[in-house]
Amino acid sequence: MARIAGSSGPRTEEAIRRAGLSLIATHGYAAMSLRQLAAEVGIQQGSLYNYFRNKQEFLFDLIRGHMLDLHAALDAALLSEGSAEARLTRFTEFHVAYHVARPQEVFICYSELRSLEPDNLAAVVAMRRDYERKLGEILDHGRATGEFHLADTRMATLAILAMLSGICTWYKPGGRLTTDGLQQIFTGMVLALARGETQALARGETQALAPSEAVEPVAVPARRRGGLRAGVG
Amino acid sequence: MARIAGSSGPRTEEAIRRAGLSLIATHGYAAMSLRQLAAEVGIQQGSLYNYFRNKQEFLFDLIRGHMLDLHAALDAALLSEGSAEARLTRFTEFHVAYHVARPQEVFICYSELRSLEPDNLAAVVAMRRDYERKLGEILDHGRATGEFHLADTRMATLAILAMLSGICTWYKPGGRLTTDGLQQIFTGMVLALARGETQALARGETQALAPSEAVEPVAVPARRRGGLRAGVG
Amino acid sequence: MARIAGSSGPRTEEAIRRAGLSLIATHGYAAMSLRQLAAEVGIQQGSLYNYFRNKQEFLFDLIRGHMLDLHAALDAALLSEGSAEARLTRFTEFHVAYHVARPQEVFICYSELRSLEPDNLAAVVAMRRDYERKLGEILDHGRATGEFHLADTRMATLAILAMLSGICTWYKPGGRLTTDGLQQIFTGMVLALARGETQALARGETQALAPSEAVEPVAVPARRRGGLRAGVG
Amino acid sequence: MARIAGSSGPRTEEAIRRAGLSLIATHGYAAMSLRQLAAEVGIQQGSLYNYFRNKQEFLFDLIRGHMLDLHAALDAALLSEGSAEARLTRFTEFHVAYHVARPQEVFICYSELRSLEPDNLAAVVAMRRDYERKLGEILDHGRATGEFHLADTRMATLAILAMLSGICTWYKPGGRLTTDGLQQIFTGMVLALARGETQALARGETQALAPSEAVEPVAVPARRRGGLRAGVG
DNA sequence: AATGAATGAGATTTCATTCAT
DNA sequence: AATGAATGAAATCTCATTCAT
Repeated sequence: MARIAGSSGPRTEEAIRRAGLSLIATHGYAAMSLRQLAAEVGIQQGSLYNYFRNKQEFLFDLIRGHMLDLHAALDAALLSEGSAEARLTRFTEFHVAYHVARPQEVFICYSELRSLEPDNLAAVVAMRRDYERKLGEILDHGRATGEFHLADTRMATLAILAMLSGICTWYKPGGRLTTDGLQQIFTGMVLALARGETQALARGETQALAPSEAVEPVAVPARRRGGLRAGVG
Repeated sequence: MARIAGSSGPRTEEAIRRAGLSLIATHGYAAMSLRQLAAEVGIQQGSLYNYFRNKQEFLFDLIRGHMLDLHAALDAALLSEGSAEARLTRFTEFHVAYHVARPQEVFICYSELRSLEPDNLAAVVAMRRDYERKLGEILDHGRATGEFHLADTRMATLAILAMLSGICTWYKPGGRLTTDGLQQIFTGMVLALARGETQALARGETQALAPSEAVEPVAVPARRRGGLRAGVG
Repeated sequence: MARIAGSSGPRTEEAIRRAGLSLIATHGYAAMSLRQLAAEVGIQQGSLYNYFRNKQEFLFDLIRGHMLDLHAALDAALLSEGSAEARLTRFTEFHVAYHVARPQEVFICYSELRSLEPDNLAAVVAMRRDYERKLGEILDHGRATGEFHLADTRMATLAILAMLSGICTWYKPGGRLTTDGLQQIFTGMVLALARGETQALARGETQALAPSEAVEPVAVPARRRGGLRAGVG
Repeated sequence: MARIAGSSGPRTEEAIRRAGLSLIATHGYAAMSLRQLAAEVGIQQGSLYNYFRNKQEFLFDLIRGHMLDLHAALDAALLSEGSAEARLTRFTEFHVAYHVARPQEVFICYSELRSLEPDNLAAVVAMRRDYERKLGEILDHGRATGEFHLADTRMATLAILAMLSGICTWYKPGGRLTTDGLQQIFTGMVLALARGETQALARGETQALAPSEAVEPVAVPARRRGGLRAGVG
């Protein structure tokens, strides 16, 4: 919030990026005003427009930039050889580490997709598909080698990504667990999920599902509550 | 001076609720204007205030109402007795069914927490904690009985909820899978995850983790990209 | 500038129209701010948007409305029968009277065409063409009957309209001349112009043009002045 | 730190003048932004200030410069002796030629007077009065010699100038008519106008005016149209 | 002579909300 | 229960202008 006289160029740019990430992560893109952003950086609102053409472009720059970083980093980290388990472990460790290192960016890349205009959204979604495909390929590989036993690799891909990406919704640095700890725990859960069902099947436990359903099927009841105001006044 | 005349009371109320859910789920609370909402319903902006005191209250009503429904339904569906596996299966089936039945409400309850004012947020978070605790208790129970082998039940709780809640970000009715299908697939993954590590441990496979780390630890590189404007123009 | 509490509806609308006409005529569309307009009317800026969707639409409404009025009035005033001279006289009288009665609107319709967006411009230009055609037809008629002697009726149409429309650039009510007086003077000039050249030709005076050119042809010299700043400091 | 390096001084100056003329003629002074101007020229906004002190001064320079040119050229072209007809012919030929040669400048000098600040306006208006006086003097001279028959030389002055100046609102180089052609046509019309009424009077045709008025006087009806919004939506 | 980054004011437009009818 | 007109604040974005480099 320090106000520095004169031109600063790249320093200002980085300050805007940082402040923007934090504000968007906290309040959301739509709820962040450029007034807030400028105040946070310590410049006038109009000066922001030396760094982007409009608010939408700012968001897109943040997301696109992060996606590019993410892909580059993932490619550098991923094993192209080795067992599927080794590769999945590697993927998970990377993903956890990345989420812990850049929780705001990761969060925004999930939560603000809906704030992107159609063209920008298309560009980002394409990159995301790419990312998902990399995980999907590992799972397929593992199924082929018999390492993994998954009923539906597409669902598993989405489930694993949701599980891992959830981290950035609650992770706070300095918490109970270190990055290492998180990596181990999540790797454990992901591997268990992937090796999955056959272990149970092998032990003949699929029936475990049956009894619960036998009791009575779960039902989602219709809305019963009166109206918007019910129970509020 | 009513134009088409015809006060419709409850019909209007339900129309507002529905339109609001859809608009918030699509654009987000902050990005939804009451002008849009009124237009969607086919009334004037001012008339909305016959149904809520202000925009924030409208959001809170939606979220709170849904949470009450959810809890009531969960309590009705949950087994208080039986094996942990049976109970977890039951929980998962319920959760999946609920997400499939009311994807918008569920999504909003996750994504718009940050739009709630402190007091309202506190109320909702308390309910959510309650929900998490119900899952947590099942996991703890399973660990006590030896059915589940989890390194960290708190993490597992969060991971499972993230995994299941992710459904509402991509689920579209009429897709490839039926509710039943989804329930089976996700129950399989959740159970595998919960039974988890020991299966691997039992087979002496924990080492599977080691080699990958042995190769070289994953690293999250620092941001290298030029700046906001880099590669955009 | 009086501030009236409560809603006024049509009163406000007319006040906006009047204030808008005056401001645009004085400062031009681009230079008129909606802040000024609202202040003049005595309402808040935002309230203006109960009366138009945006500034451009406001301008278009003013111009289009005036054009419609003008055409209706012209059609009511014009003679479809009678000599070309009688009809041209009639046209001129009407045009003068109209310009004297509504100088601001007329002026804006000429001067702010460039401020219209393409679609709006096209609509207005079409109406204007129509107006010009009505005069053109009278001139053609007069040429056919031998009443008028014009080298080029298209040029004459433009010249007469420019001449008459010029009135609204200097006319101030309460000046030296009454509407009647203006009508007589301009009718005289327009008729003289239209009867035109043959009078001169009849008297064999076309040569009058020659001597002047004989002396030496007029030349438009190239810009000689140094630069923007020359002779200013 | 100059990018393409190469200070171009006078070249830049002329480029700014040209771009400014074109932008102001097209969009108007108020609607032209210095950003646009700089972009058109291919320099940064700040660099413009090496060529003028502010936007207003830029406009004044353009207008004043043109007026000085115009006067110098007119004085060089005008006949101080000869018949009034010869002098009026000469004036008209000059005026037409000048408008055809510099339509943008001429147009701006008429249309952007209102954008001048009081002092600047006063200076320009004085020059313009001078110009009008030169035409007025010719007309007076012709009336004295009996060459012209005008009811009101002041009105005639304004009418002729409006007629001639109208040219720059529609003239496009390469159109149907050459400069020569335009000069002849407009000279014809101006002379006819100036010789004017007496020809008709001589033929006893003043009555031509009467019948039309006899039928019924033209009336300018009051505004009837609903309002701003009428017939638009 | 030109740049690039800044300013501070002001532009148009939208917002949630109020209230007499 | 609904309207239509209003408010006052705040939104995004553009403006002319300055100035160190």
